[in-house]
Amino acid sequence: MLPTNTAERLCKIYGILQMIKKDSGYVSSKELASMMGTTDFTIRKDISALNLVSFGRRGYHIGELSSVLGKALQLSRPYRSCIVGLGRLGSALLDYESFRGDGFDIVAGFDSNINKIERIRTQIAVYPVSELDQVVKNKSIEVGIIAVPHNSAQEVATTLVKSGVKGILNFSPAQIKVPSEVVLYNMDFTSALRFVVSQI
Amino acid sequence: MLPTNTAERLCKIYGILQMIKKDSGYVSSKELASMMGTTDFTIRKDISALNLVSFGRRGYHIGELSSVLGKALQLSRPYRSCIVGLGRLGSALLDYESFRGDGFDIVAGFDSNINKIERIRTQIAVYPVSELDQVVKNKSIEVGIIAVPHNSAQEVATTLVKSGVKGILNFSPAQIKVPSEVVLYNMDFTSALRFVVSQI
DNA sequence: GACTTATCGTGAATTTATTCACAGAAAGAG
DNA sequence: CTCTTTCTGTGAATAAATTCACGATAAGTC
Repeated sequence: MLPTNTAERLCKIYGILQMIKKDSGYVSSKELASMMGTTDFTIRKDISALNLVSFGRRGYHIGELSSVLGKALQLSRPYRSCIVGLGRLGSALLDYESFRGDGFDIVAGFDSNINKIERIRTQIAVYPVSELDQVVKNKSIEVGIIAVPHNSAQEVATTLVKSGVKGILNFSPAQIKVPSEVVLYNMDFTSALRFVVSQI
Repeated sequence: MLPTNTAERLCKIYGILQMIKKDSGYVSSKELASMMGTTDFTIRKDISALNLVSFGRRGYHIGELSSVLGKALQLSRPYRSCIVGLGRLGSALLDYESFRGDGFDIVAGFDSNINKIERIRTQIAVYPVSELDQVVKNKSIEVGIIAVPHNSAQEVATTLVKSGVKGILNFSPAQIKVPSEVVLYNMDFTSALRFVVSQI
């Protein structure tokens, strides 16, 4: 398996490639590095972990690198995802343009507040959170995005895991626990802001 | 200065302490570890970087640890912050409860769309983005939160830096560049989702 | 007060990540 | 076709982070 930091950077690279795809056909490690705020040898080292066959001309062929990365990171097919918690943040995520057409199928939203569900205007099907388990199973949802308040985050996570979700992106400030075979990534805004301040 | 990873974990610890403050007066490295998904010795090592004078009874005194952390991470005073871009995400952040009363003063919001500014219902003062420079200076804002689309992120960042902001939390998927004395932290949702999937 | 238990602090060992330096490969120029 | 330039790929060197092992310290118990 890819080293954690390498995998994280490769995801960024993949994102950049998607954005510049229209531009000229090649990109160098130096260009990527400057776009990402790292160094060229870090990029090369990371990419070398993919044992990409192509080599030394005017950099990496964007299409080729993109497809190799897609395979290595398992991004070549869309993943069925759902968002739990349709408060301000959750509904913002529901319609987040960057997800759409970018390899992620947000196929459902959930909220505990029935009234809220009726009010929401979106293309995506929304359900009461009581149907979470059932809908996740029926739609074979693989990734859950948690955007509920911190006091119900663990409960939601537990249900998601039981229903067969394989990865969770947690936007709540709660520190949730999942079995080791489930991938968990935390995006805690408050913690991030604190980190920024601590480094000032 | 604290090692990066240590600082990041200490921020998490600080957050946890704020949440459990009401509970019993002590917390052990093992308890913290299990709440954060690390090990007890990592916690102890991290905390040892603070050269905390207290030691070995029933764990750390929550109040004491919290105050030492607050000092070390510079979190003991509130930081004046602003949010640029009041789309769905930006306005969600404007009213994010966790920021409020948690050491962050969101004192202004900005958007390029005048109509949107008039529509927004919030306690916080909102301005057209053309006044960004002026307002940041006048209100001595120290931290900028970027929630604009990726094609204007760099421009906003440049203005923020010019106006004297010392830290930036970037929610746009753009890879922005700032001078090395300015702290930058990226929260790229798409990249995070990709990372989750890549680890599945 | 002695014994037991729980916990910390930290130097040393290990693992992981980053950085460097340079050989080798292609493209462009003349 | 040869020279020059620009890149890549990667082994070796450094640096950083994590893990381990264990002595030491307090609190609780009897």
